[in-house]
Amino acid sequence: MLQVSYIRDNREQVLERLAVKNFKQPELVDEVIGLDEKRRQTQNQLDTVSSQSNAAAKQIGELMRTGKKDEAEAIKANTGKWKEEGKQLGEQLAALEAELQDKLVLLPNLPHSSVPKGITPEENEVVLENGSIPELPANALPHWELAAKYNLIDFELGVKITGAGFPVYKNKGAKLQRALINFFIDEAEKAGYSEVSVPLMVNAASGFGTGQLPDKEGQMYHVGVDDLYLIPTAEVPVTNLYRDVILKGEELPVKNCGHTPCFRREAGSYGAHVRGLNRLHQFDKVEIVQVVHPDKSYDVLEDMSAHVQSLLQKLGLPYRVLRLCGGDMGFTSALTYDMETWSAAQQRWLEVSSVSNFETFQSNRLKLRFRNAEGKTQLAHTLNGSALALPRIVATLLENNQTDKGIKVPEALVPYTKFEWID
RNA sequence: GGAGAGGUGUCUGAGUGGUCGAAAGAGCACGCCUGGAAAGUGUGUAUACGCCAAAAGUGUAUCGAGGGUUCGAAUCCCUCCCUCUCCGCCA
Repeated sequence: MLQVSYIRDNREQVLERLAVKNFKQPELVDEVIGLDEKRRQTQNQLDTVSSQSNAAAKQIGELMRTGKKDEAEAIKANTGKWKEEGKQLGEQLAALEAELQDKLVLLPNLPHSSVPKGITPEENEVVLENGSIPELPANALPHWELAAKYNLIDFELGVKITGAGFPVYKNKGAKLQRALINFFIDEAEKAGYSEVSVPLMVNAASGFGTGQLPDKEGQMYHVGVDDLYLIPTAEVPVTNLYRDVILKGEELPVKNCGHTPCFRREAGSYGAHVRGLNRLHQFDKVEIVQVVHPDKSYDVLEDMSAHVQSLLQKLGLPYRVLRLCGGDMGFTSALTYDMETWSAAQQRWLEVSSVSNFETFQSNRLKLRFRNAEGKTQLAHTLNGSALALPRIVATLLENNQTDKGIKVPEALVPYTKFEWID
């Protein structure tokens, strides 16, 4: 959520930035400014009335105590008017605040100055490519066939017990999951992130804090009886650990990592591109989250990007880094890098990580602040990234490393899998 | 799920209608004291929104949340949420 005071003071810039994100309702900006103006006026009036009636109440108390009942009664006569006025103004103020809030949550985060204009994923900017694209023999198989061939993943069994998009991992397929999770967590800890293990369901306040609600309501599984949401990413519970928190300056940066399953309804996604592990309703992911000083957040974003890349390098996967264009960016992000690995059998890039700086967009909702050098509270910047999401990593590992003898496990992973070949 | 107790500031905890944004203690910050520290001692120590160019200052709101009674609510009433204890169930 953008800060009203910022919008008020930087109207032109806000409009210009929103245009980069291809935002369709620029008129909201002026509506917000107008509502805020009214809101402030109304509060001013209400404060004045409250001030008067507070003073009167105090006076009455004083008079009562000193036994001047008549004078007290005389003042009482005025209070009815203030009370009525105060009530009306209070209702107006509440209505204005609600309306302002409703408009405010519709405004996406402002993109950073380095974000390229554009609408479609084709307009994302390729920042770099790394690693060599493997040449596979003509009889190379896509991962879903490899998974069946080596008895690693049973998609049909998942359909039976739950539904499409909930695969059952078996044998070395299951062990590969655990190995990757442990590898990713260990690497994150080496990079200074401390591990947290968090609830997989969150309340609505948490969903709002990180921006999933009200925007992406339909993408989350909702447990109606208890009004809880299954997390779409560890970002939600981990970042919300710091909701309503004022950190001391020296507590920054906060660096957390955590593994969780992620649940996504992915309503409306069907077709060839979602075969196998390409798009699931439940998958495992290790997430890295940082809460940092605003001056540092863009350096930290580069660090996080580098960390994710180091994982891909250690796994020997060819990858590229994209700087997302305005139109392809998420609602809450100011700058996002996507990491994609090359799926050799499918002959296409698969997104395996997304690293974003949210600046104060989340912290404003979360009320996540720190005490700055002047001792004042200030909104912190939040960032997060996948490091990494498992399914597409598994897909590319299986596809790219397939040989006549079986699938070669990357060296860095062998200490975790305790086997070198899937055969 | 049943019964009971309770939600006050960073923490402990007092406060049952006005002098309460809130005692006291602890913690923390700064100062004095000290060769240095401890002890002692003094001062300060919530957040948000508004007014003000801004600092200073000042107004308003906030004692789990929302509503009500009242000139006036942390305190009385109603609804909801949450926590704890005991019992039941249980990985």
